[in-house]
Amino acid sequence: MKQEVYLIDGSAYIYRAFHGVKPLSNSKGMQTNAVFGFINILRKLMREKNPRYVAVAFDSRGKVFRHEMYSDYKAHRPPMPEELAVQVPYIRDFIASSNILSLEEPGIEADDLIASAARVLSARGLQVVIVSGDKDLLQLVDDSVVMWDPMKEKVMDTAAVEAKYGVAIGQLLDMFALVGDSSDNVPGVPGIGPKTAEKLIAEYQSLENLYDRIDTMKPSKMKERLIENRDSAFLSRDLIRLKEDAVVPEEPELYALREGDDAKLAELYAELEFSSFLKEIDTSEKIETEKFSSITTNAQLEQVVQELLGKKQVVIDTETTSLDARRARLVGVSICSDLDRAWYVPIGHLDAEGVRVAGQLDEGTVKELLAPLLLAPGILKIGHNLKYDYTVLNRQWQMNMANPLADTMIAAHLLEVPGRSLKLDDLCRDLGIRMTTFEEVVGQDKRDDCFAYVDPESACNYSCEDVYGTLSLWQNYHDQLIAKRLDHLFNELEMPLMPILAEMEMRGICIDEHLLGDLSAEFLGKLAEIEQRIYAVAGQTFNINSPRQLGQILFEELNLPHGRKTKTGYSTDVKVLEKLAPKHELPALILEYRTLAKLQSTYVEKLATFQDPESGRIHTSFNQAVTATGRLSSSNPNLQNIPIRGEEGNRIRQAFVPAEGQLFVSADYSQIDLRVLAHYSGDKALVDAFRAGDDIHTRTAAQIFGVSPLLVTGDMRRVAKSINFGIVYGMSSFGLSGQLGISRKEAQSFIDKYFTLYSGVKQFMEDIVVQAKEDGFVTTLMNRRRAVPEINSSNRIQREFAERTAINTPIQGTAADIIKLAMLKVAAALRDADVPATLLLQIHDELVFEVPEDQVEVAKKIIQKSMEEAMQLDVPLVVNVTVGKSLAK
DNA sequence: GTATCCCCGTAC
DNA sequence: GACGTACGGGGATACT
Repeated sequence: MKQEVYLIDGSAYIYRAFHGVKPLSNSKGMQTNAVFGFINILRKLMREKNPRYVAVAFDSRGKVFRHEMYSDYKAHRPPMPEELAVQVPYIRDFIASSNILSLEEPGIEADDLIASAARVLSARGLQVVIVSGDKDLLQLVDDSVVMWDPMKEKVMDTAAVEAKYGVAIGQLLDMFALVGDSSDNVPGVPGIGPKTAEKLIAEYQSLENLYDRIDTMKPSKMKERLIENRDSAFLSRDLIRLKEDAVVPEEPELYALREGDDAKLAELYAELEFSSFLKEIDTSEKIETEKFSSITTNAQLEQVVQELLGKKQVVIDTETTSLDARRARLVGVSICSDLDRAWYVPIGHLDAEGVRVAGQLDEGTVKELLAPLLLAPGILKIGHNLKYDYTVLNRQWQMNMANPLADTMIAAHLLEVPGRSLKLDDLCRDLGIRMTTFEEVVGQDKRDDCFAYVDPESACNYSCEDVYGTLSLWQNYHDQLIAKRLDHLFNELEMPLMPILAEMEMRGICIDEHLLGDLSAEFLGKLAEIEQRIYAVAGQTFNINSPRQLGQILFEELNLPHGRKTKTGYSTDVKVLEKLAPKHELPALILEYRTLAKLQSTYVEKLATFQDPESGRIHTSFNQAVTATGRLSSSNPNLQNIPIRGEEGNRIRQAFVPAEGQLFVSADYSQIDLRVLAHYSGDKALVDAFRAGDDIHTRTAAQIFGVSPLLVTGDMRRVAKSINFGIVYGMSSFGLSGQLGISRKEAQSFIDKYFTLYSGVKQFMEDIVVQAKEDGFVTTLMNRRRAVPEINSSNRIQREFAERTAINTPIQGTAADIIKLAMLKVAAALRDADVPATLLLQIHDELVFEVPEDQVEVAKKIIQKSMEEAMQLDVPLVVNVTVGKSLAK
């Protein structure tokens, strides 16, 4: 293997960091985002590539030699913005303090310095990696030069370049010359784009050839353009061609990366207030690889397992051939119990020919030997994203890891701020642990099952690092969970739930693809018909899916009154269109089209693509570490937002069917959010309503309108329902007026009336906001917490948003706690009663089961009872149960 | 051309 | 700005 040298396009990344990183400044008010972004790019390089030779090239200030060739070169470029210019010295300081070679020369651009360095270094036998995203540098790619863009994580070698541009590497320059470059103001041949240029160069091979034979070309506009712009084409090529004879250091050792000056870097980070970087200086420990060993004989494994059986916890990580746990085959397993030793058991490594590598343990034997460990009820099984490993072991070994379990990803989700990356490497970095990345270990291999081809030694190091890192995290989180009194939530709710979610995912749900096929044909027919009518009414064709084009037609051509505006133009959402519907035929048609198109693209067409060929069923992912409130989320596909309203929604639900001989049993909590609110607020009127078992919306309506419940009309109930929902979300009069299509004043009077009647609710809302301002977080009944730092913000919009969050999260989050608890209780009760009902879906306040027909009655009772008794509130929890041959009503 | 933002709409 | 939590399709935009 040749030594690699990384040549970084410094100037380009300064701009990219400036534009790509959100505004950031230190307390002195200096913008720091470009420095931050730039340092991050360098750190990513260091982390992922661990380079030995590095240099960063910068553009020279002022005019460069290309201006002499072409005075308009880069003429459209505005000067560097002041906010960026002040950051550049800090970037240079960072490079200097890090002891990275910096390349710079008056009159020469960064690209040319890179070209020159690439030439001398590849001549010295080094493999050159250009770190850039600029296509102009691709002309340098050859057998010993590749390009890598850390933002795109893609390596461009000659094959990749030729595949992307459709011409040989040597022809790239000629092709670019024809296209030109608007950002550098390189003219090219006007009217020739990448596609045309590709065709021309593929046909004529070079610019010279093209112009030599231009007379043979058929007359066309393109030919005229080519002839007219002959000089421009050749000038463009000269402009784009990089200078390879600039003066750069030739001795590779001058590019060697030396230890950075931590003192200077610390000073720099302190001034810029990059506390996370500051923290890492000198604390970043490389894991000592001598702690890691591969297990290559049964006796060794037996001995290790024997030792671990005496411990109270073990960390496990599986290495497999796929990110999809249901398809994954095992390649190896790593285990550890403390930070002194970690072991890797290679099982399914293959050589380049796809032949199983010698010296690995037999999978059946590994399974037998590990079983006592993984099934031990007295040993805590720790992992990161443990549901994945649980599923793999279930599928491959028909073995279910036994409680107690601990997932560091879920722990992180409970403890860290919302939106934080929960990837193992990212979390470990905070502890100062540097991990080998997946890319580093698999290299350029892009195959799905690439890990199988990693040599067992590298895999051992990588996998052992993972269990080592996971254990480090756990030691940290374990204490934090206790300190924040989140250990009960974690140990008694979230972790026991994990295997249930894994079972739900593995079980999947059956769809009738023929029904979906019929539906698709029908919807497509209707859509085509509505589309034609829309074009007829509009008097032109346009893209109906484009809010912009639609807005143009509705509000500028038809001059219909526009409603609110969005950042990019007129709003064309359902509220606006409904208002216009009486005035014109078009908005009504658009509404019809939108509904159908949404259902068609998101559900009818999409669902069938998720059908597993093996099971014929759809296997969603239930994500336990995503939402800010503690709800689950569902993806690939999302089965928590299957349409339910309207005839079409029902048709889609009909396509979800139980297995042969079984029925769906669906159980949903009635008004769980409002019941939680009643409990929290202790509001007398609300509590009484639920204790009396009244229809809550009707009762609210009766009170607001001051009539007997018997005299409540549909409209009155609708108003009350909107208010009840709005309360839970912290709605304003503005929101309610929009929802109900009434004036703000009317809406406000409804809200006032509501709060007079339900003063306890008002009090609760005020109290929770005060509490949140004090604590900086809010909690649910099971003590799940969510930080709301913006609640003390001086920005009113941010603060009000945080206030609504503070009101909504305890309610939504407690409802999530309750149904999660119910899932545990239902599963246990069904198991105890030996009723073979399986949970398929959780949709926030609803559980859907698949039950053999003859067991439906007993299952119904158990499900309802378990759910209603899941948690004891001051008001009863009520569950409605329905049975069906599909999810349709 | 590709990644990302924005709008929109489905669910609870 | 205006009602909370999600996921995802598709167009427009931004960057190359």
